[in-house]
Amino acid sequence: MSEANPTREKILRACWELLEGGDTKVRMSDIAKTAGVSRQAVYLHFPSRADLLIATTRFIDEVEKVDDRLARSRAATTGRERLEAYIEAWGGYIPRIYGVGRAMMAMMDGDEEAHAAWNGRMMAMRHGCEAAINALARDGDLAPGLEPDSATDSLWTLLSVRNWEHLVQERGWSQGAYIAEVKRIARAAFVRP
Amino acid sequence: MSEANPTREKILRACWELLEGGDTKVRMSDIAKTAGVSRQAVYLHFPSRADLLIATTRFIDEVEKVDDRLARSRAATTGRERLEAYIEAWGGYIPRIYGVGRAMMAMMDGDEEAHAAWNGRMMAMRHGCEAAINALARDGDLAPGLEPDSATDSLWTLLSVRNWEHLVQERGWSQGAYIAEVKRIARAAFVRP
DNA sequence: TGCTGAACTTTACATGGTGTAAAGTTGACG
DNA sequence: CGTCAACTTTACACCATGTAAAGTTCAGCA
Repeated sequence: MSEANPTREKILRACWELLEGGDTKVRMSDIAKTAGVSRQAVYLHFPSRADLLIATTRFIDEVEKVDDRLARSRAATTGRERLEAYIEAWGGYIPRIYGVGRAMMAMMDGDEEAHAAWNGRMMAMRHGCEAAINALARDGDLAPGLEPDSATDSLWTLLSVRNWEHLVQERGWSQGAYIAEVKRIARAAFVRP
Repeated sequence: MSEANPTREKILRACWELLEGGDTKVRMSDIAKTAGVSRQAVYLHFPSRADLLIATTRFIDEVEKVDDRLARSRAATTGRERLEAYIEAWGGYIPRIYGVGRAMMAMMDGDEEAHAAWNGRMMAMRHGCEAAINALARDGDLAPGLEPDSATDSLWTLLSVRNWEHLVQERGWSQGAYIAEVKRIARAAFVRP
């Protein structure tokens, strides 16, 4: 778990819990109260709200083992398999980080640090898209006329947290329906028929 | 133009101009200064920042004649034509409202009024998607196995402002490349081959 | 026993933006 | 000359973030 510090971990868990709960307005004092510490104690461990949020995403990554999830898609042999496995892995991870992600995205205008941290995560996700597209291209299974680079951007956009939010949160789709539809669109748009 | 009140219009134009400029942090005082009035005068015309933003989107709709733009897609005879025309019309309108839309989206957590207003606009956009999907279904050109309702949600998600933002703002795509790619994906995903 | 240092609490305050309140100014129009 | 509306000026309440510093608690140790 790598969290040697119990108070620090209590704060991270409180932050996670509150943001996961869908509360849109989570203040530092709310987090402190939930963690059972004073508001100032939070600042003893995290210099700013942005830092706390960033640390919370890292904490979630560790607890939820994001690397293990994504590693499975790398094991796929064909490009087609890899694409589907990646959509399952990443699409299945979105609900885990959505709460904190939402708070970070809301913070992006105004906090450069939060902006950079979230963008970094999204660029990492783009690498996964790139690998899937390249695997397709290697197999000769990339849809005709597509450039790997722009196809990567397209797939990356298709897999965005905002699109998950649109379908699952706003339109009430089930997670399964979301995954199935994203796979269907990706197949139709990027894989040679 | 329907703006009989010159001061009110000066404020709306100032708000539009500043938000269009890409400034992420536009304060009421900035808008007042640009409009050449006192900060309090803004509150004389708009009860809150949210109201001003909402009024600004309506003002832009009028000036940019959003209805005329979208009406053209309704004139299409076949479903396929209608889908493409709608993508062109709406996709071409996104850059016009992006500045204000961004500010409104940033305000959605926290301001119920802004949330409802923006959602209303997006639901109106969804109606256009629905009409295009229904026209396809009527022609027997909807891809096999698709329900009109979920296809509408999918198309609506594909056409979201966030996706435009991803490709055009973050990845640097040209407006033309964006339109072409969205058409391509929509064709591949929703139209019978 | 008593000292020390680390972690945490308590209290207080600076900052920055929104929104409210009310008195003062200006100018058109009767 | 008076009045009304639109606008300005000044002042302040509110709320969340973040800073600062003094006080408390307790474990470890001579």
